[in-house]
Amino acid sequence: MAYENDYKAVSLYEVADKAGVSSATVSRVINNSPNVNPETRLRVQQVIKELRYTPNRVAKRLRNRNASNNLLGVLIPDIQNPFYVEVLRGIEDVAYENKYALIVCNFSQDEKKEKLYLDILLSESVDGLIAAPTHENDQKVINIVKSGLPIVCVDRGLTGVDVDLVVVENRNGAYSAVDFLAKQGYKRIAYISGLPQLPSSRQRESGYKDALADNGLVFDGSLVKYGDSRHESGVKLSEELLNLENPADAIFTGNNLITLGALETIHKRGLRIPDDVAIIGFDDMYWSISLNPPLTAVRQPAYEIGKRSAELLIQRITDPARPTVSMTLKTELMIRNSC
Amino acid sequence: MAYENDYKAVSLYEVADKAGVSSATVSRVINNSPNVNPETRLRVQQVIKELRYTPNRVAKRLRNRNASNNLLGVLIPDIQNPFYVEVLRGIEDVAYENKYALIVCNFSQDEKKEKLYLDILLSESVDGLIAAPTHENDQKVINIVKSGLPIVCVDRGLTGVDVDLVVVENRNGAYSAVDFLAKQGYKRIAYISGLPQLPSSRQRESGYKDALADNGLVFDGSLVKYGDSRHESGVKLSEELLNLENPADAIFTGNNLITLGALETIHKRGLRIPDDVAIIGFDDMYWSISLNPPLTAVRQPAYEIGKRSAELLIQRITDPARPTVSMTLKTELMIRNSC
DNA sequence: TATTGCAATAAAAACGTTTACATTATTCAA
DNA sequence: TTGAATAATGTAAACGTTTTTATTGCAATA
Repeated sequence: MAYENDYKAVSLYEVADKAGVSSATVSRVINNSPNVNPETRLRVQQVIKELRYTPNRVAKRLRNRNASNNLLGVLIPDIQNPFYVEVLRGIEDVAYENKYALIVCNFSQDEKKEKLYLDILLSESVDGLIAAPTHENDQKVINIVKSGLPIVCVDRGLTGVDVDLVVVENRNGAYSAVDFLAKQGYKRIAYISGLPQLPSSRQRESGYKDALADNGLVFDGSLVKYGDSRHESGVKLSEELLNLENPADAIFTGNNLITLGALETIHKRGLRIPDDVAIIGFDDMYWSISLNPPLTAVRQPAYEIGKRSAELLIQRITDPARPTVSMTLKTELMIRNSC
Repeated sequence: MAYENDYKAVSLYEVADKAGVSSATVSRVINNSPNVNPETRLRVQQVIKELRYTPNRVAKRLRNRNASNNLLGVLIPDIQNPFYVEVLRGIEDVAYENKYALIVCNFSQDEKKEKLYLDILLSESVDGLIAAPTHENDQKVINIVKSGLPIVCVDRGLTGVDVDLVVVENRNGAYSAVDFLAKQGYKRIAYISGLPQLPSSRQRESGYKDALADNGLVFDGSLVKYGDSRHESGVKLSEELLNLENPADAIFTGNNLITLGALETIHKRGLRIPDDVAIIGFDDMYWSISLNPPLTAVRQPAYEIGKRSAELLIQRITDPARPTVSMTLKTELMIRNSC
C-alpha cells in the first residue's frame, strides 16, 4: 500500500537541528514573527534554502484548526457547464492574488456527491466556502451557514438564513430577451426552463411572463417546459416544443446547455434559424459567434461573479462580523443572428 | 482572523468518552479492524451516529503520512479547454467509485502556477498525481517521478524517466484529418499548431506532413503556424493564413480552442465554410454539430483518457512495483460539414 | 548590589488521528 | 492447577506544525 518514499520531506525539526536552534525559532522565522535575532533569522533562512524545506500544510492546518490556513473550498454544480468554469476562473484569480489555495469539488448536480464533498471540505478545515446550493432549502448548506463558517453563495440563495450572495438580474435578463423576441414580431415564444426549484429559473420565468404581457402576448402554458442544466434536456424539450400542433416560432432557453441541446434538435430537423424557429439563450459563451447562426444571448458576467464572490469570502474570513451583502450583477443582451 | 466557531466538530475522544472506551477502540471501529467485541462495536457506532462524528481528514493524513489517504491530485493545464474538463470528468468518476477524493488544480498554462500547485499537492500528502506537464522536460514533474510518488501523465510524456502515460494517436489522428482534406480536393492545406514544444503538437505536425506527401501535395512552410492552446491564438494565426497572397483553402487546427478562434476569424470575414475555406479540427466537442457549419473533427476519447489514467494511478498506488505502462488510445474522425 | 525589564530563545503542549506495545480477562490443554 | 494462547481493550507515542509559557542573559535602573 505505501509506496517506497526515497524522497523524505524535511521537517521543521531537521531545519532546527541543522541551524542549532529550536523548532519554535524556525517557526518564528517562517512566519516572520518579530523578536528573532537578525543573525539567527539569516542562518535559519540559509538552512531552509539548503535543505529545500517546505512547510507541511497538513500539519499546519491541524495545528491551526480555527485560524486561517489560506484554503478555500469551492462547490461547483457542473464543471461541464462553461458558465461555472468561467465563475471558477474568477474565483481562482482572486484566490491566487490573495495567496489562498483552492479545493474545487464538482458534484455534477448529484445531491449525494454534494453532501459527500461538503463533508470532505469541512473535514479539510477550509477557511471558507463558495457554493451554489442545489436548491433554496439545501439543509446541508444552511447548516454550514448556521455553524458560522464563512460562506458565499453564488447563483442561488438560501431561505431562512442570512448569507453573502452573488447573483445576476435574472428577471431583467430574461425580460430583455423575451422583449426583444416580441419586438422582432415573434408570437409563439416558448421558454425552456432550467430546474424549476432554482430561484434563478423562477425569476427568469417571471421575466418571460412579464415581457409577454407587456407586449400583449397571451401566456400559453404549453409553451413552457421544465428541464435541468443538461444538454439532453434541451434536446428533448425543444423537440416537444416543435412537435406541438401549433409549434413555437421562437425559443428562449433557460441556460447554456439547454441552448446547445435545442440547437442540436433544430439542426437535426433541418430547420433554419431564425426563419423557421428563432432562439435566444440565457448565458453567453465566447464562441457563441461561431455557432450556426451566431447566437443572440443574455450574457451573465460569469468571471465577475466568481471574482466578487471570492472577494466577499475573503472579506468575511478577515472580518466575520461584517454584515452580509447580497450583490446583484447586471446582464447584457448580446444581439447576433439567431432571432 | 479566526471566525467564531459555534459549531465545534466532535473528535474521536468525545466519542470514546461517551461510549466508555478508549480512542483506540473507536479508531478500530471506524477502520473496521478485527478484534473488537461486537457489542462494543455496536455501542460505538451508536455514539458515532448520535454525536454525528466525522473523522478529521487532516489529522488522519498527518498521522498516516506515507500510507494511503484516498486523496489524489490533478494538475490541469487549462480548465477552460473542454477537452481537459472531459478528461477531468473521467478522472472524477473513477476516483468517486474508488472512494478517492480529488484536489484539482488548474494552472492555466502558467508555469509559475504549475510549480506552486505542485508544491501544494505534495505538501498536502496526496497519494498520487495525474498531470499534464507543460513540456517534455518539465523538471518539477520529473523530480516527482524520481521521488517515487505515484504519478500518471496524460496527453504528454516526459523525457528520461519511466512513467505511466495515457495519450492518443496524435500522428494518426492528424493524418486522417489531413488525408481527408486532400481527398476532398483541397490543395493548400494549412496547419495551426498548438505549442510546438508539446510532443502532441509535433506528432500532429508529422501526421500532417505525411498525409500531404502521401497525397502528392508539396509542403509549404508558410502554411504552418505555431500557437498555443488559447482561443486568441486561433483568431490571430488564421488571420495570417487568410492574409497570405496565396491563402490556404483549408485549415487543420491543432486543438479545440484554436478551432474556435479560427471559426471566429472566418465568420468575421464573412467567408463561407467550406466553399471559401474549409476547416477541420483536432478535438471534437459534443456541440460541434451546432457550430456553423457542423464541424468535422478528430475526436479524442477525452473521458476515457481521464478514466484510464485514474485507473492506472490507483493501480500504481496499490502496487508501486508494477511496471509502467504507456497507453495509446485511438482517435476517430467525425465527418460533418466543414470540409 | 540587587532588582527589574526586555530580548531572544527554548520547552512543551496541543491539534485529531493511528498503531505498536502493554495489559487484562478468558479459554483451553496439559 | 498451572500456564499458554487468544481476544479485547487500553496506553502512549508519533505525525509536523504553532503558540503559550518558561528560561536565560544582559542592560538599565534604584
